[in-house]
Amino acid sequence: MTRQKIEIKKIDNIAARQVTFSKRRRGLFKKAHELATLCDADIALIVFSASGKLFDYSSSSMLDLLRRHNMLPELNNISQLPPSQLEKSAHAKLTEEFAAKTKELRHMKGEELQELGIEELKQLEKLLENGLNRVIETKDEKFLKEIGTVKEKETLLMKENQRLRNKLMETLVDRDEQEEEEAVVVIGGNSVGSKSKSNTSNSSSSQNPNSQDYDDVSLKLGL
Amino acid sequence: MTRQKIEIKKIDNIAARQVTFSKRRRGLFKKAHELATLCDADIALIVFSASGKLFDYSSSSMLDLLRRHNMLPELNNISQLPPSQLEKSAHAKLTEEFAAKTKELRHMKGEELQELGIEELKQLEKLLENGLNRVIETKDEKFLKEIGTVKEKETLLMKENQRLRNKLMETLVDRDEQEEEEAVVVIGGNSVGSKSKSNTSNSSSSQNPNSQDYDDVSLKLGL
DNA sequence: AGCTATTGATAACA
DNA sequence: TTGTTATCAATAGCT
Repeated sequence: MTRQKIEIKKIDNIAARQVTFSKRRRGLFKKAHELATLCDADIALIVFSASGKLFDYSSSSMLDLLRRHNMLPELNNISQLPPSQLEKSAHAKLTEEFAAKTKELRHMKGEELQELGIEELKQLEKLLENGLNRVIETKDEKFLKEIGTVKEKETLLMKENQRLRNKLMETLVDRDEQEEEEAVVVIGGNSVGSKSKSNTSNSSSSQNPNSQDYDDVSLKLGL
Repeated sequence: MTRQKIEIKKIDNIAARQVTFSKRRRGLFKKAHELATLCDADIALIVFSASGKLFDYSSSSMLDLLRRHNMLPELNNISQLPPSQLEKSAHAKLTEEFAAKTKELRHMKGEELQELGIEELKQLEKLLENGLNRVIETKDEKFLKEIGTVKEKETLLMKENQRLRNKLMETLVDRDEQEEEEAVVVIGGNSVGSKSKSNTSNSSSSQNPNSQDYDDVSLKLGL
């Protein structure tokens, strides 16, 4: 909405997404508060970030609002299945593991590090170095592969160009021999696009099944 | 906020208040939806107009959000929603998120990187660099803190040592005065550990309640 | 409900 | 993360 209008869909870049989340969240809460104040409305707003962090606002008692809300919308028909204890424990277990993984991820992203001891920090550092090195390696491999592919295409293109040039020369020579008396005219005219006479002998370029690809070579490296 | 800036307080004029409510309510819901979409956040928004009319929005299941919310903030004696169908869907969702987190963790550890593209690898690299830098920072802070603590203890130890040395000198002088004729023997023997005679007057070292700690000073820095 | 003049929010960048 | 700025979006006051 500013330097450039954006499409309303999930932001791919993680850092940008976090920044946008912070800024827009503030804006949203401000708007909610303004509406509640200006128009004497009761408002409850709950926001969970993608990472699971909670933010909320309510103009009066959140509980009152939720209770009032429960009166009207869905609900009620849900509370009738006897969930087995096993299910509960499985769910609890999963929740626990999920929390553990979430915390580990946060640590790897450099958050909440104060709770770690020096020994843990050292291990974490090593882990991160390893991961970083592997990522860099993999990235470089992909770069090289991409470059290799491009160079291959380049080589093929050069060969094909040479072949075409040779063919063209031959063609021109042939035609000169056949039409010697018109030499001046031909040389002065378009020496490449003179279709009517050269096309028949020039059909070899489409004999190569890959010739179509050459027009499509784009040197995009993801840069 | 247009023809003229307004103060954020209850609008007196009833008609104007209703109009503003309608307009701003739409804007608020739109913003909420945009935030949920752009940043992959879960949002629940409940609005009661002054006249009691309900409007609500939630990016996913309102019940799920409310339950998650219940986990964290104040209490919820409102509804003892016995887990049920929603529990199942919640479980499925959790499983899904768990898988996603697991994969993200693996990527950060440098595993299964082949499935990532160059752009993703670059973002991952940046993420890892950030995390690594923060870890190193935190670790160094802890090192410095530890070193500070150790230096403090060192200072105390040196003071205590000096005190002991002085005390010892005094004691030796006293004894020398009392046993002048044995002076040669004492000086030639163990001047510190001569328990039988010096212990009685040397009990001052245990008068210091902290003296015990000094023996326990270990300079372990986690290295 | 529409219509603008203004203020507000914010995407990209530093 | 926090701030700045160029632009786009929301909306107050009227009709």
